[in-house]
Amino acid sequence: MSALRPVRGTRDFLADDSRRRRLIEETALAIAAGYGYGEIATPIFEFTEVFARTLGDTSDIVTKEMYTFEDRSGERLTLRPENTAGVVRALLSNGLDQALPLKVFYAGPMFRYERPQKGRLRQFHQVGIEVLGIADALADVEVIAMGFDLLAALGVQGTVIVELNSLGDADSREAYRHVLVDYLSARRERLSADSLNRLERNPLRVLDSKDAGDREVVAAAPALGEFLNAPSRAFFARVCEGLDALAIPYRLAPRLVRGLDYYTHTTFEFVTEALGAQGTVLAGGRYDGLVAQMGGRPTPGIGWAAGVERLMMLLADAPPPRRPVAVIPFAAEQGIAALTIARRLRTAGHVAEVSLAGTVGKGMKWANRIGARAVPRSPSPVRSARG
RNA sequence: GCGGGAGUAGCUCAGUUGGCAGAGCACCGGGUUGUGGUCCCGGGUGUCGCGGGUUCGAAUCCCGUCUCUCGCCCCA
Repeated sequence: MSALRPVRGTRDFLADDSRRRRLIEETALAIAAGYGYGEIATPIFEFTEVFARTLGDTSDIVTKEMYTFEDRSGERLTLRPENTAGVVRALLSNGLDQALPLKVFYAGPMFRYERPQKGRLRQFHQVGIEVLGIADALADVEVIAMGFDLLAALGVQGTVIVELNSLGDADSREAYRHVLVDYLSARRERLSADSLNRLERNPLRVLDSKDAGDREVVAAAPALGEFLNAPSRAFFARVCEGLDALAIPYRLAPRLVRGLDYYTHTTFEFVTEALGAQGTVLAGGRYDGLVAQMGGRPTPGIGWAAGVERLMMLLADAPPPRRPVAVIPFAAEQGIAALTIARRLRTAGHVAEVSLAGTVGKGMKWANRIGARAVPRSPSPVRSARG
């Protein structure tokens, strides 16, 4: 019994689910292609190092959520928990840093050992984009616009709002981090256990705490925005100006910080109320420090990833399959003829299904059930089956 | 990883103080309808999530466990 059900946190995509997933992936691919992005498919597993080095030794993903194993030759491998590290690794592996900028789209499964919840699976799917080699804020604007275009194309942008913030450049972020740590350390006794832990590992994330006591402390904390240096402010202003010009609505979210260490400057989340606690549907930001951290020449980057299962839940209806023409043999010996007719119909661009077993009466019932548009029969060639 | 809620037929769900496991839909078989949607007849299709315990007797009470789910955490 236990072997006959899916592993915790995994699920099957039946026909309906698969049409939803393909709609999302194909829509995302089409939009990315419209912006001139090519598709990249990196391996589903990489050396553990690829993720451990890039995601930061203190991130939850690295410390407790990775599916890591040793293969038969003793290599330490990890199922990808996200795809940015893989893209950057591919950039370096293939010498693509000689041909910047690189603009890519990807889609595929990711794996994280988390406690499953609606919209949070252990094998889940993402579509995403990355732009490497562009330091200008124009790239940030374009990338956010693409996210907006995707949600609009899926018809769900009405339920989603863009939250936007800037972490500033590395200097600004570092300067603020010191100030924040000092401030929080002086108020340790008022922080939750979770936030004390964050204070050690990733202090900026305390800003995002949902604990009421933490929020009081955070409300009076020095603001990140005030510690941005002049270039960082100018950069963020340019992003906002661009979004305004493109009429992309957003909301400034001064407390929005991302969990992964490599983010700089722009950070954003497309959030919905409709999915409860797992309401972030698409998120990303700029990661100018990442390529260098992986051992390449310093190269700016920005991108986002969207959760396919979460988008699927926002989609009102699964796109219907094309209505078929049902071909029903009049008698057993006409079966081959039915297959032949069906092939001709397909050549002519129809979806055609043959009743492969059973009586004519059963075949007609089947034709109704599958919503057939017409049923070829003799003596007349076709006759409407329903609508 | 932490705290709550829930698991009964393929689906949605009833099941009283512990006393023969049920309904609707779906499905299967047969018939009717000019070879079709309607209709009629017949069929319950089940490890009551799983494993223990209490009891003459457990879907029901107790313990454990698994899964889903809500929140936290984390994040897409």
